[in-house]
Amino acid sequence: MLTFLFFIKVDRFAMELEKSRNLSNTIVHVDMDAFYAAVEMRDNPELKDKPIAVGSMSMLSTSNYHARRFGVRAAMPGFIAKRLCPQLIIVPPNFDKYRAVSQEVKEILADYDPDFMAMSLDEAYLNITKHLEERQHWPEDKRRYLSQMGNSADDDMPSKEVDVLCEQDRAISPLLFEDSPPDLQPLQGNSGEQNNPQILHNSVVFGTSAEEVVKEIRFRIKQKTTLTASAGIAPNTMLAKICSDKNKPNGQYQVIPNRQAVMNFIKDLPIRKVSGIGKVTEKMLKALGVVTCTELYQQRALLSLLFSETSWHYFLHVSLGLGSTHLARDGERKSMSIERTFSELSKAEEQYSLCQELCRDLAQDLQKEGLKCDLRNLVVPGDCI
DNA sequence: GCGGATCAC
DNA sequence: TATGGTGATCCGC
Repeated sequence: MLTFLFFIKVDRFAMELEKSRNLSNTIVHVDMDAFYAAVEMRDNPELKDKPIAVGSMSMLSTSNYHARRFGVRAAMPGFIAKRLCPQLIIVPPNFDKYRAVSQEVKEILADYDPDFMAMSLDEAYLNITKHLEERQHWPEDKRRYLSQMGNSADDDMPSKEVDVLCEQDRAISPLLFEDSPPDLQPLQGNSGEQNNPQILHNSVVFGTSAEEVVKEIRFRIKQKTTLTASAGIAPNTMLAKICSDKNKPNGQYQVIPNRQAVMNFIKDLPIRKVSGIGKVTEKMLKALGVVTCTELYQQRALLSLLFSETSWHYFLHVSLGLGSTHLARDGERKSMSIERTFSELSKAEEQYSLCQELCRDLAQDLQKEGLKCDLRNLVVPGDCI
């Protein structure tokens, strides 16, 4: 009887959520494949066909797919990875280079959503709803791109129209641009086609659907950086993120925007796949017999008793396949911090000087961002240890 | 309001 | 030899 009452409360909320379900946005999650490792392989042919990881003996940031076959994963200590795969090559990270490549990708993304949200150097969310509307009236030429045709299998070329303007040119110039290639621009009109020799290459036209837009984005990323990206398309960020993983690497997946498709997609989905549900929550829910989203929904009344309001509200969102339909504006930084792992055996004096060092470094970081920080005020209290 | 726990990357 | 660093949020006190 008591359970029944809780079902009433929870289900009333679930009905409200259902009423407010919004399927009118098209959210895309773009995720570069094995980003750091891919950049290193691109710039050092020696590394091709070899298992590599980027990081150090104590921590790896990412590994290429070759290395993953040995069980080498991101966030794994390098020395462990070496045991799994003795031939593994560990490359120290070049963050400046990754930032530069990331910038190139971002310039492309901005064409589809000027307010896109970058989550890191290799991941971003886009809301392409507006772009899709405008695109419906675009002439073909505005959706046409030069194709380099350098590499063999391009599995995700636009499904329809692939125009081959000049078949022979393939052999002459496999790469259109050699150094510092300009971003590929859509070919404007057809006036220049006779004059401009570049236009004698193959061209590709992308359609007007969301899938075609995302193929176009991935195509342009590949052309500009020689790197592949995967992407997910869905009516909200939660689903888009999961989708981008589905056909990784170099693939994409869409959950079409109707309720049944969403529920189908969610049905057997392990809750751990959902961003926001980590190791600890997974374990807690597993102890309650909850592994999939369906089970998460079935246990909704119990969860409303065991968890905080924000938590069970969140769980209910997840189990109904709901998520953000707009991208939160990238606000200002709220905090700046510094931390370092040190051995347990450090003496008190060592800890004290470490503390001072941390303060100095943090002060420097603050100044770098132009934030006020008076170094003279940086006094570490003696009893801070 | 603060510190611990959790999470993502 | 060796298991990171940063920012954000939530929750219980």
